[in-house]
Amino acid sequence: MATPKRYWLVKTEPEAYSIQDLANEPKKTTCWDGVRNYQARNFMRDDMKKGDLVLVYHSNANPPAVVGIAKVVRESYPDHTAWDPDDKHYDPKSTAENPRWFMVDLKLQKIFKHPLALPELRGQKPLAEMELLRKGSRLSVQPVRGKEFTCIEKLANG
DNA sequence: GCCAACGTTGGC
DNA sequence: GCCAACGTTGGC
Repeated sequence: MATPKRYWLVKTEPEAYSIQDLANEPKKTTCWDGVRNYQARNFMRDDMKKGDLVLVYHSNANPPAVVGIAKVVRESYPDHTAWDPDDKHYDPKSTAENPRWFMVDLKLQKIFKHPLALPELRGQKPLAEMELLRKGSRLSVQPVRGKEFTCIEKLANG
């Protein structure tokens, strides 16, 4: 039995790394490095599986919006940027013997023609319990329910 | 730029 | 283990 596909959402600040940057990568694929939150890490390390689909969200943007879909193409492995003293996300407590932070590889699937801005998502019944829309939610890697993913796909297709 | 909501750190 | 102080996130 194949395990059912799961759905996720990852946040990125477009000024730092946008979905267009992902589109410009060789093979439209990148390692999702720099996550330094334990809950988010656990999702990536333990639960994100090859083939899972991932909504890409632009935070701190005008407007903040879900902008496309990516796919997990490599499951978790240590985030080497934690070992680089010159990296913004350097963490001396993470070592090669005992890595603290992990990442997955994501490949771009689709950029929405019309980004789905936050106000458009609020008020959608199927999204009532969505983590992204919860007040005060800061989780940068979060699970998405099947019905939520479907709803967003529908909205994106007009 | 403001600030509320969070997560982490560290003294005790 | 508590919790105040601090740093960060992220919408507005």
